[in-house]
Amino acid sequence: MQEELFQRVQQAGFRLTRARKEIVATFTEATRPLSAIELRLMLSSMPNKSTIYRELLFLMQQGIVVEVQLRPDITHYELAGQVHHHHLVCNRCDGVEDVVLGDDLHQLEAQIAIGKRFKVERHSLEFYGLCGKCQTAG
Amino acid sequence: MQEELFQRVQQAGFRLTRARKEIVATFTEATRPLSAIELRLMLSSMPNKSTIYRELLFLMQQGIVVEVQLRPDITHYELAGQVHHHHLVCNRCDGVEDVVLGDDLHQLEAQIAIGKRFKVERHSLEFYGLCGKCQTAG
DNA sequence: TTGTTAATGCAACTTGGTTGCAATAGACAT
DNA sequence: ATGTCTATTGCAACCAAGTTGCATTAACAA
Repeated sequence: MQEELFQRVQQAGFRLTRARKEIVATFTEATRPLSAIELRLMLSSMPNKSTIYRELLFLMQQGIVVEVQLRPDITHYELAGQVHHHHLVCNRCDGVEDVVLGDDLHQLEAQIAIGKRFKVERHSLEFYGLCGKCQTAG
Repeated sequence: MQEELFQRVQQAGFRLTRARKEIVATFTEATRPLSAIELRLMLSSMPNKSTIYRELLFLMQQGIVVEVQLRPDITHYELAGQVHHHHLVCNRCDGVEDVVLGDDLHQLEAQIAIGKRFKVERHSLEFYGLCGKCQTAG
C-alpha cells in the first residue's frame, strides 16, 4: 500500500527521506484527516515545522494527499484517491467520521453547470453536529 | 431592513455605534460574503482591526451575521436569515455566486442521523469551479 | 449635562503557515 | 565503501489573520 506510493515518489525522481516515509505511513494508517500540527506530533522524528508544510505541499503536488477544510484556520489533509466521501464533524469532541453519499451531488453539479453557467470542478460538503457518543454524553 | 436590525440591537441593550451601523449597512447592501479585511476597507470610518473582529463576533452572537468558510485561512461572513443557500466559488476570479438547492440535503441529513447516529446541526456545501465569464475568458 | 459602561484604539501577542540560506543526507556512480 | 550531486532539512526570521489587556472615548439614560 505505502510501498506503491514510495515507488511512485522514487520513480518520479524524488528521494525517500525518513520524514517523507513516516508521513506517508502515518496517513495510510490514519482513520481521519490530520492537521499539519497533529501530524508533526505523531512523527517519531519530529521534523521542523517547515519540513512538515513543505512535505504536505509536495505530497499534494504528487497527488498523494488532498486538503480538506473542516474548520476555519486549520487545514486538514487526508490520503488522496479514496472513495469520494464527505465528513461528519462533531462540534463537541472534534471527531471526524466519513460518509459516502449517493451520486445526487453529481446530478446537482450537472444542473448547476446548465442553470448557472458555472462549471463545477469540485465541491466540499461537511456536516457539523453531534456524534453518537456526544449526544448521549449530556 | 437595517432599521429592524438596529432596533433589535438597541432593544437587547447594546449601543448603536458608528462602526456597528456601518457594518450592518455594508452587509445588507453586499451581494456576496465578505472577509473581515474586505469589510474594513469598505467602511469609511476604517475602524481598528480589533474593532472589526469584535464586531463580527458580536453580530454573530446576536444572530445577525453568520460565518461561511469559502477558502482556507480566510473566514467570510454574510447576513444571517437569508434563504438557505450555498455558494459557487470561481477558482479564477474568486467571485462568489449563490445557489438555492432543493431539500435533498435535508433528506440526506435525516438519513445520516439514522444511519450513522450523527445528529446534523448544520452543513456547509461549496462548489468550486469556473464561473461563466472565466470559462470563456480562456 | 453628567455619569455609567459599552465600545474603541492601540500595542503587544498568538498561531498557522512561509521563506532564504547554510548544513545535511539520499541516491547513484566509482 | 567513498565521493559527488542536489533534494531535502533545520533554523531563524518573517508574514498575515485573528486575539487580548488596558486606558480612552463616546452612546445613551437620567
